[in-house]
Amino acid sequence: MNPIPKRYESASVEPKWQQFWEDNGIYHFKQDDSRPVYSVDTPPPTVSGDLHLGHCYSYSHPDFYIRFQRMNGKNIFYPMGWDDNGLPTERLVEERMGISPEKVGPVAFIKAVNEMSQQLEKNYEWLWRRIGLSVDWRYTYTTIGDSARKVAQYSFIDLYKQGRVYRASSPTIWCPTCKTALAQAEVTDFQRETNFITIAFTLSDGQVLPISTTRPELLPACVAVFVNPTDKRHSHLIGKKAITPVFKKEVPILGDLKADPEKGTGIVMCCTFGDTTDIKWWREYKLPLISVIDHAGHLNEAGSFLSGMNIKEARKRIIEELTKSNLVLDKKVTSQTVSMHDRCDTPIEYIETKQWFIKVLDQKERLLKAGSQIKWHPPHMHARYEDWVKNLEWDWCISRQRYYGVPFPVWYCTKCDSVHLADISELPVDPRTSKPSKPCSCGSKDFTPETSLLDTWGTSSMSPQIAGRWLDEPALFKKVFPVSIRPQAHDIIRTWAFYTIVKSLYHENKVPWSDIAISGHGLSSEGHKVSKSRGNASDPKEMMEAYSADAVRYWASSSKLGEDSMISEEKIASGHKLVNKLWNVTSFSYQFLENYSSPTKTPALLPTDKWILSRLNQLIPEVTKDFEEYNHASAKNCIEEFFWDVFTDNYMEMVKTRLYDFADGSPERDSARFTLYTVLMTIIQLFAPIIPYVTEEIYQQVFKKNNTALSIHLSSWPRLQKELIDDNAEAIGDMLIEVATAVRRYKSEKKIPMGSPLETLKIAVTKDANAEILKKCLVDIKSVTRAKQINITIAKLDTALSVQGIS
RNA sequence: GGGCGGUUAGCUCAGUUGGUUAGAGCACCUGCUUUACACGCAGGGGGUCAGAGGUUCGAGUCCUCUACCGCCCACCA
Repeated sequence: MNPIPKRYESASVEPKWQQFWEDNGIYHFKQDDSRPVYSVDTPPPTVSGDLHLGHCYSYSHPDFYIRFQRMNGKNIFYPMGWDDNGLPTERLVEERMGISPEKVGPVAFIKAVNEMSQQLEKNYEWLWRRIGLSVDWRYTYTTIGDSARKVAQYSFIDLYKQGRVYRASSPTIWCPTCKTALAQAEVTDFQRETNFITIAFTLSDGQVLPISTTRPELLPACVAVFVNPTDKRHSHLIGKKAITPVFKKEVPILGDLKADPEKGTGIVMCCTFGDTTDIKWWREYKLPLISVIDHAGHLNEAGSFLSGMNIKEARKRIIEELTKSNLVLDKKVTSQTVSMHDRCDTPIEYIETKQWFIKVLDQKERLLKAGSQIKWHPPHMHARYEDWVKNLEWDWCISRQRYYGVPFPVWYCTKCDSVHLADISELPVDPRTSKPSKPCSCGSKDFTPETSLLDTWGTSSMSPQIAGRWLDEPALFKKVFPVSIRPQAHDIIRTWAFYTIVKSLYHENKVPWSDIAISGHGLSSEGHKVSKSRGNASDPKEMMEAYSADAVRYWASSSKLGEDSMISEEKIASGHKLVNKLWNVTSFSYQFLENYSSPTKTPALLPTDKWILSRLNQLIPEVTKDFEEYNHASAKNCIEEFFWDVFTDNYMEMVKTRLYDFADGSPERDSARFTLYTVLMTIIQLFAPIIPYVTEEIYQQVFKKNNTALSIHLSSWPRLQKELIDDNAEAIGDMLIEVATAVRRYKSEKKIPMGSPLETLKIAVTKDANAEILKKCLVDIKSVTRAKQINITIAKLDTALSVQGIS
């Protein structure tokens, strides 16, 4: 008779609804639809390893508020992409397969990268579907794919025409391991111990000039010596010449306030280039350029006898040489901060190369203003963006000397070196395998392709344009741009958020999104950031098999936006318990609701039912507000507390008698069934954004027959019914709980079963009116207390209840 | 060195605009096979809300300072 299975089997139920959503296009965006659009600038996961629970955490958050918006009648545009173009994916292939472009050649390498990213993307998609992201899978892209290439190349050409990109030979942040130029945003800091040695320069008269350095191997590139003009010890040296040790080169001694009298000896050598100060001095004082480090991090001919050595070897050798000649005056260990490439942890060098840049330094004001036009959630994340923009020192270097990525649509005339752009109609183009359609204005038909590739952020910064099919479907783009929401994690505010704002301002003169929601990271149990490459994550598949996808989402919903959260198997287990509890409530309710058809009007309600319905209607606006404000943790807590503490532990115990024992069609039973139906339906709707599977199963089993929505996720969000809010009923409810608690305490203290009957229960109340109402609740009080006899008396004081008798 | 967060029960975290006796889950203790659920139910123990000062009738909540933790940035001689 009861077709509801006793146990909830998430392993079979979840894939069933996943398939159902897919087959019925539940999450499809409707282009020809007048409902307001809610569009999402989904983060395309970087294809750089396996996804872990940390990703499930941050990707679940947008799904909560997207599902909420969908139930509120929004036309949802929720695409998905994979960021597989560029260095991170290359590095993964190098690490996992032990191959490099140098060893196997670029063609075989690119093939390997392609194969690995396709495999990983399949895994990613499987996981996202399984965890229940309500993505419209018709709108997917990869950043290496043709349409993304086309958008990225178009963007470059557009910016070139606007004069916002330029190619320049200048000192560039360079990774000697990856052998490519980098942007400021790809550099991260690292503290380490290093030798700080003081070496003897000399003045032309032979007097010793002690200079401290951590990088003696750059000595051959020394072009000047600086002292602080306010430093009385050294200011008299300004204008004289210094002679470098070992290499015996004469360099000028200059005065500049950036020379710190407190550091080392107060005298500093300027090499091209040891750090950004060297670059500033080189520019300001028009010093000569001696490049001594090559692209692979070796010293070149300028290094004389150090030539051919890597930086470490050269440093060791020059120290030996200096020591031999008694030129080392002092040596100590010091703590130093070095800048490293964030993808490979190699200390970066500053090397003069020719690169493409996008101008950003001249637009700081505009970029700051754009940042304030966007609503940041949580608001303090805005400060990180502002800090970044204010502290920018470099234009955005967008060329990378790599293999797997989007090429520049650019050739250079071999004869006159002028720049030739591809024709828009030819995009995407690979300049290495094709030629410009027209000869150069100088008459030459000989062209050299640009062999660098675009920075991977150069493509992903166009995510709204790529996902919204900017070039191919302008009508679609117009509907979804500016995008409603950008979800992303806080570590890439300076990259992805920043670059997307840059591109959107330059191309559209608009901010890309009205809101940005910043998630934290899922942290390992030791409190460390889980990362794809470090492999310290538990496997989401295992967790979902053991506890269900809903349970994993439950954990994700339990902390606030922007906060990191420890991966907690205990919390996932709690999620599993909640799912199970919902199922048991359903299986109990089903026997009373199986043949229930929702009444056209609210029946006459008993006080207990009025109470729970009033509480329910207090809950609805609260939860609605929470979801509107991206406060899923609070929403979850409120619904859970109402469901578990108020509804199941109290209300349901009170109405059992009416449901089991009263005649079908009696007012008492009608009121209870109506209430049970309404409350349970509303609870699963409120829970639906967070735990979409079990709520769908319950909807389909119990409520679908009375509702038109094909899926709970297409049903309308519960509306507040003000007329059901009833302060008096709530006061009665509080009294009922008070009575139940007193009886439970009594039984618990006597260590007798909750089900054992009570002989007499005496309740004293202060108001006549309350006594009258309580009398209407006798059946419910009996249900929860098993009292045979209840005496209600009026007392002057609000005396405690008295519970008597056992049998 | 600058900025932004955080510091609440053994652990993980909620605590809206300052308002009774500071909450939850897990863990712990005592009981309970109550016709939805032992993946449960009832009862209980456990916190000078990081420290100090201030504003206020009233501060976990607002202000100031201090300490520690985390993140971002700067410093890279």
